[in-house]
Amino acid sequence: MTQHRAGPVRSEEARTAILTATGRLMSDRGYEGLTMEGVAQEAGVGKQTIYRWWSSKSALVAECLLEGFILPDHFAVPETGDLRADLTAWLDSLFQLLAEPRGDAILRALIAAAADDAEVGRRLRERLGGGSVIEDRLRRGIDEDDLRPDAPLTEITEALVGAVIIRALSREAVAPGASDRLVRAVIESSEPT
Amino acid sequence: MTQHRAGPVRSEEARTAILTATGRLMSDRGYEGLTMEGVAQEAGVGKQTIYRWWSSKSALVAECLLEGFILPDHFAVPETGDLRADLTAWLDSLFQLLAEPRGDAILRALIAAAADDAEVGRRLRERLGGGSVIEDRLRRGIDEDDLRPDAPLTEITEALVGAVIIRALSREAVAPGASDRLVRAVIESSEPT
Amino acid sequence: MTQHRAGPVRSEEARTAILTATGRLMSDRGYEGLTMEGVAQEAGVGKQTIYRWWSSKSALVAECLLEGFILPDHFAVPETGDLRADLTAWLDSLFQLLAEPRGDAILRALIAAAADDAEVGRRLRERLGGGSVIEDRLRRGIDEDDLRPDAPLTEITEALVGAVIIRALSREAVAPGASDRLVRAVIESSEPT
Amino acid sequence: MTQHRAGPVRSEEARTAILTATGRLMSDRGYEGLTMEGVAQEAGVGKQTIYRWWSSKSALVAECLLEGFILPDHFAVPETGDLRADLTAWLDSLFQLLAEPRGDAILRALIAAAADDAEVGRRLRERLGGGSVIEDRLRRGIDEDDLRPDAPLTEITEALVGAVIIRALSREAVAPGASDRLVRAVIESSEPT
DNA sequence: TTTTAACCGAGACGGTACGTCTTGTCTTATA
DNA sequence: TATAAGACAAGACGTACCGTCTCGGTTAAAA
Repeated sequence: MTQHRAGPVRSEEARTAILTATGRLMSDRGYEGLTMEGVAQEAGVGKQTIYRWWSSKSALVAECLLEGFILPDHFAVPETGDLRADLTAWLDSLFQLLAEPRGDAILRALIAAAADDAEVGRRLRERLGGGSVIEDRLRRGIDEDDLRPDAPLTEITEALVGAVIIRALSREAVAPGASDRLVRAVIESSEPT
Repeated sequence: MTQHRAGPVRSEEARTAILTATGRLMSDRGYEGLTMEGVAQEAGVGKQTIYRWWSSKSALVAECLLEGFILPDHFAVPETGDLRADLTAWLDSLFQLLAEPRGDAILRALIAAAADDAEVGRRLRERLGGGSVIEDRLRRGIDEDDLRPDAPLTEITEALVGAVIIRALSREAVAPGASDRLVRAVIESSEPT
Repeated sequence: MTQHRAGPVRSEEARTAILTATGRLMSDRGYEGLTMEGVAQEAGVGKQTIYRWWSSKSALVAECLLEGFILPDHFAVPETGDLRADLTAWLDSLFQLLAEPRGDAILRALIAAAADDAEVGRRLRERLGGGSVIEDRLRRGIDEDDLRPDAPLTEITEALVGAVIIRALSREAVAPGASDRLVRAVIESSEPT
Repeated sequence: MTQHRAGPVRSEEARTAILTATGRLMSDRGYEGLTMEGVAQEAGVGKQTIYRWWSSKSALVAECLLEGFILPDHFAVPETGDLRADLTAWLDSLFQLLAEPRGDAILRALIAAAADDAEVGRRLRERLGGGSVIEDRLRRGIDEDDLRPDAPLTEITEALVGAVIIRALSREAVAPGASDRLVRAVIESSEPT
């Protein structure tokens, strides 16, 4: 017999409205400028409904990020069989995000969120490649003999992702060919001879 | 701040007290938790004295950073003649900062500050190596034939600094030998054959 | 043939639990501090069950009062044949209520309820004598020649009840003999010569 | 509140604006309906400016009452030499207040405030006669041989004031001649033979 | 020598946002 | 279909800071 309880269930409508509003306000005003009151307003929701399910601003942003309400899903790493090309394409799509009017603001807002909330930090790293997507791609590179088996996957991943973060923080335009040079510098020494 | 006289010239005493208080509160409470009111209190200073000389929290933090009230000066890159060893040592000193109780908090506070203020972003990048110290060292590496003349200095620098940032944001412990692996991965392909 | 209808009927158990809880919370926390959620909790009842039968906090308190869940029933006016003694005894029992630890809180809570709800106001007046118990007793005093037929019953009643209210609001201790002096002052001029 | 300069001394302008707003809102919405947020809005003042100087809603109302921002000053007891006439006139002015559209609301709001704040209770009693104005008038009545020296002043006062409170709470219209009957009933037995 | 102008610590001001609490309505599942 | 449980939108509560503006006092340079 299944244990049941009486009572209403969580409103998916409210949840979605809150995450959507958070995503929009995040890119409009940044992390510091994002207010719970503003989210409640924008979502047409009582503040208590937010606090019932998320304990803090950063928890809200973390889930938002995880569910793809902030960074679009197409930051997946392509897989064409050419490792260098795939990594370069992935970096390019991120650098392009930085070049867009609001793209850099969103990314910096996420960095700020990550800086004061461990959960967001971990999520951001996963989403931007660390620990999962990029590392997986590199692992398959080993399988296909594009990389040597002893390649330092973690360090390569962090070097790539970190470079994106640095660009976001320093607000400097990305020079043409940067993706290519970066991938080559980081990968080449791990390629089979 | 000790009891003293006021006067129509800028009080160095007040300035120092403010920067010191900012540094302390930055590591205690992080960037978001840092308040102008708290700085004024801690420094024994009127709020207007802060606003008279700094336009915002981030301007204050930026100067604090520039003057070495936050990150100690000894993050200079060593120069022993062995490029790899120098870079590894420099990375190690940063990773060690991250391992210290408050070191990671300070660095994350700085990242948050950089994320919402362009000036802090630039300063942080300079201080952590980008654009100056690390790049200069690499350039001297070229002079001494430790690197090929066409080495992508900017990309190498950003990969190195970015990896540190990523570690700070993800709160993951640094594996032994990480500095070495990272330096090798990033440098090797640019070393003369 | 008796008319029947389908479905459950109002739960007397719930009704009683609600009124009991209201009475207890009223004396614990006062009228302002009384919350519908608290009543539901204390009574083990859904909030809707309260709102289904009572339109507001004051309606709930009004019924509570009417049904004797707040002020005990023994505030009836005694009838020994001695009008002055009866009124004095009745006043004394009220002044004694005021002297008890929670008695004054309850009475003030009721006054607050009366102040913002007309229904509670009327009920309180009835219960404390106005319009019924005290006036009835006075009327019988006329019948028994303890009062002149033209005695201003309404005014006498209000003077007596009002004095109790004033004491409750001013939180001043009642001086010994106050009941007696008050009754005498208010009654004497209406006694037969 | 008009646009002006602030400074490190308490702004009389702000204080007055707050008390005025409180008085107006008190009669518009009653004590329960009076909100600190509403007062701040109406007075053109930050909420903190209210909380800096008054600890609670009731403290605010208490001062409002004391300073005559709620009940007008002309509730002084007249003094024509004729005690009965003076008391009757005073009662009439209060009953007339009750008959006015907002008069009863204000008085009930004050009663509610008094019910949950001791300070307001004491102030209200003073203002409506208890302990000072009415009792003083009665004392002068003794001096002028209108009352016997042993007249129970406190009880007479409370009977008179209490009758007004009862009327306010019960929302019943005052019958013509009520003031006169009440004064006579309460006074007569204390008049010299 | 006297202004006078800018500094100082302190802190009140009008505000915004916080996170909690309560209200009264609505929804779900149980009995 | 009445119930207990409880999610919901709304909005008041009292607190913490924001950045601006005086206040009264000090002190160095200009008149």
